[in-house]
Parts: sequence; structure tokens; C-alpha cells
Amino acid sequence: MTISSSPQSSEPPIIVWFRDDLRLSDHPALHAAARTDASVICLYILDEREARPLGGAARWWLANSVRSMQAALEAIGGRLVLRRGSSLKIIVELAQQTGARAVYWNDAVEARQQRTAQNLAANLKMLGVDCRAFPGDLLAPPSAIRNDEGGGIKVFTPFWRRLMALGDPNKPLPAPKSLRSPAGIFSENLDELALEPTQPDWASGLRETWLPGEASASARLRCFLGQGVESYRDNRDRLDLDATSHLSPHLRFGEISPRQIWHAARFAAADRPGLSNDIEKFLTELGWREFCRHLLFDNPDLETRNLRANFDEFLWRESRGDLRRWQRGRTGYPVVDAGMRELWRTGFMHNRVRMIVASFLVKHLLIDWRQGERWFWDTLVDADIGSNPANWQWVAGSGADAAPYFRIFNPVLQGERFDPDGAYVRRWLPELAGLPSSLIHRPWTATPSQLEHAKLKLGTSYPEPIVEHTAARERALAAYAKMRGS
DNA sequence: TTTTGAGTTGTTCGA
DNA sequence: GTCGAACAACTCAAA
Repeated sequence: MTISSSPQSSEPPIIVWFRDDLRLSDHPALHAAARTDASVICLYILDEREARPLGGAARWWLANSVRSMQAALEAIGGRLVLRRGSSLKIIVELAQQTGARAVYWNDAVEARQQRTAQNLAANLKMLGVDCRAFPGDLLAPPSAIRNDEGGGIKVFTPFWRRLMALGDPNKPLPAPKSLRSPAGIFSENLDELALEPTQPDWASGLRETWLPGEASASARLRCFLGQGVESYRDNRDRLDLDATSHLSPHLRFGEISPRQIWHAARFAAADRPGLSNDIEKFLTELGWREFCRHLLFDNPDLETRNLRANFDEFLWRESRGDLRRWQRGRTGYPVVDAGMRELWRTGFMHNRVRMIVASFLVKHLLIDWRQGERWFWDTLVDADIGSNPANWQWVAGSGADAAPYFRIFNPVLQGERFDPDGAYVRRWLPELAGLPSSLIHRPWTATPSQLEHAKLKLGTSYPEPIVEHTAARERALAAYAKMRGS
């Protein structure tokens, strides 16, 4: 095989179609294309119909991630072609226009994306264009972890054991050192895709918190495995400590792959045996991502359909007012409100707080989990097509391996346990900052003089509780009992 | 085929 | 203050 030295070569190019895999390293489709002697067209399409339309926070992330990848590609001689519209139509047209010899992409687990890929493959075949889909998004394909009936495994622990029994996933692939991309192919301007908010520009909190892109993702992983993972097992639930990796949005957009994380963590564990417990626990979280994706593979309507059908009978409350107070962090329960405001400001929420606020919406307010799922989808930078609905269903009790219905978080106890000095609450609810730690998670129990001393007016500067915990708990238990009996 | 036992993340109550 | 039991019943994996 000869290697063409001419950048103007007119030989047929290979199109690499990027989706939620905005990285150059460990990218099987790009790696395969770059190994040939062909020039490579790197293509990203904003297709609002192909998959679930992105939420606002995710759109902001996408814009910045794409910008970062444009720069990374240019640094090795390549170029990113940006388009908007129907993926199928655009790829077929581009393949014809450029006389492409092949189209490569990485597999996606979501049903709509798979359908598009199948249609695309059929269309390309008719045109005589080769196409290949590569595994790259998962540690193991769903087909490798099945139960006796050929379905997915619905309980996490056996799922995890089976995944571990498969052994290490493939080693990550290197990024191409150089790339040739044909010139003269039309690309949209990123700004014209209007992914970032302008009127108003509400993204300042996101900009202060995050740096999207592959380089940032791998720096964060390195930093986390270098120091952060120490005491991960013990401290990961603490809201007032910075004990988690914050890799989730990077993983969501494929700026880093699960295989890269897996192997880097294994390497770190071999290097520092004292950390192996913490690293095992960290890898388990990667296992949960995997579990949720496999669940989505078998249940394409995970975001709308109760996995346990008896939940279809559940009588949810309709209250736009209560929903809005929850969304805005005005429930009167400090740990809930702090979480909802962290989310609104940064596009992120600590995992423990996600459980607390989700339990509060579903059980204290009896509002349909789908409403909460949609709010998270719109506001989280890491809103994941699998994890988000799967975990909402888990909290609600309608999901796989779900929490039992009587497990109702007490927001006061959870706050006192995981934010003992109230540092997390004070950070996000400055109006409560003057309260002593003993009252920070239960301001309604403060005496008038304590309130005055803290310069706090309950009902004005901070709301009274939207529901009383014990009564709400009993109401939830009764609602579940009724569903069971109906 | 049948049986057995386990199942991410809790709270409350009463001894 | 600490501890164990109750909260219920069901689904699923695996022997």
C-alpha cells in the first residue's frame, strides 16, 4: 500500500461521523480511518430529531466541546465539518459529493440513534459506499451480558459480577498524530447553531464551573486519580467535601471513554495498593453507567414508561406551584433547596443530593418522576440518556432493582448526616448563613431570637417548609399502599 | 423445573 | 445513646 504524500490527493476520503464521542483518543472509528492512507472528513451533525433533543445546559456544553475539538483537530492537520439537519440526508449527500469510499462511526446504544445508523448503512450500501460501526461507548456490549431468557440483567450486583468476569475491556487506542482533511467542504459556523444562550446569557455559572473538552477531561481524570480518589469510598457522599471526580459531563459527551477511565484507574490501583478499595468503589460507578445504558438498550422508552407496570396506576399529584418551588429551590428544606440552586447555577448536583431532591419531589410532593426527570434533563450538563431516567425510576420505585417504596429520605437527617457543619447549605443559600449548624438543616425550629440573630425572616427571606415531613411521609406511604391495592 | 435467597445509597419505633 | 426489628411484598439470578 502506498502512502500519498500529496495533501491535494483526489483519492476517495473516509467520513468519520462523530456523535456523543467528541474526542480524538480511544476513538475506534477515527483510529481506523486514520490508519488508512485516505484523507478523513470529520463530521459532526446537530440533528435535533435523531436523538432526544438536548437540554439547555447540555447545549452549552456541546458548543464548547465542539469548539475544543475543532482546535484539537486543527492542531494535527485536520478539520471538523459542522452541519445541522437530518444525519441520514447529510451523510448520504456528502458521501456522494466527495466520492467517499467509506463512512465510519462509533455505535450508540439509544434506539433512535441505532435506527438512524441502520438506515444509513442500508442507504450507503445501495450507493456502494462501505460503512463500519465500531464499539467504543461501552465496556461490554449488551449482547455479552444476558440472562437465561436472552434479556438484560435487571439487578445491579449480578450485572456487575458478570461484567467483571468478562475481564478488562480493550486497551484505549491512541489519538492519531496527524490527519489529512480535504479542503473546500462546507461547514456551518458554530455560533450560527445558536447552542449557547444569549438573551439572557444565563451560562455564567457554567463557565465559572466547567471547562469542556477532551484535554480538560483527561486532566481531571489524572488529577482525581492522583489525589482526589483517596478516601473516595468514605467521603463520596459528603456534600461539603470535594470528594467526587466530576467526570460525568465529560463522559456524557464522550470527551473521555469508559475504557480510558477503567484502565487509568486500574493502573493507579496497581501503583498504590492502599487505594484499591477507593478505586474499586469508583469503578463501580462506571458500572452503574454501564448498567443504565444496557437497561436503555432493552427499554428504549425508559424516559416515559414505568419499568414496573403497576406504577401506571399511581395517582400523582398535579401541582405546577409545588413543582416550580422545587425547581427554584424554594421548598423550605435547606438541603433540597441548596441542591436545586447548585443545579440551576452550575448545571451539576452532587449525587447524594440528587437522590434527596428526587425522593422529595416524588415522595414528599407526590409529583410524577417524569417531571423531575425532564427538569434534570434540561438543567444538568451531564444529563445522560440512560442514567437520568434509570435513576429517577430507581428513586420512584418504578425501576429496575428499585428502592423499596417505604424508603423515604428525611431531608433533615440526610442534611445533618452528609453536611454536618452546613457548609454546603451556606454556600448555596447565603440567606441561611447566619444560622448555627444545629439549626441550619431545620430553620423552622429556631426561636424568634435565634432567627433575629441570624437576620432571617422565615416566610420572607427564606420560605416555610412546603410540607411537614411526617405528614408528607404518611401521605406517600398511603399513596403507595393504594396503588398496590388497586 | 423448582427453590432459595438476595436485593446501592433509609427511617422510625420501641426496648 | 444504641440496637434490632419492622416497614411488605416482589422480582430476579442462580443453584
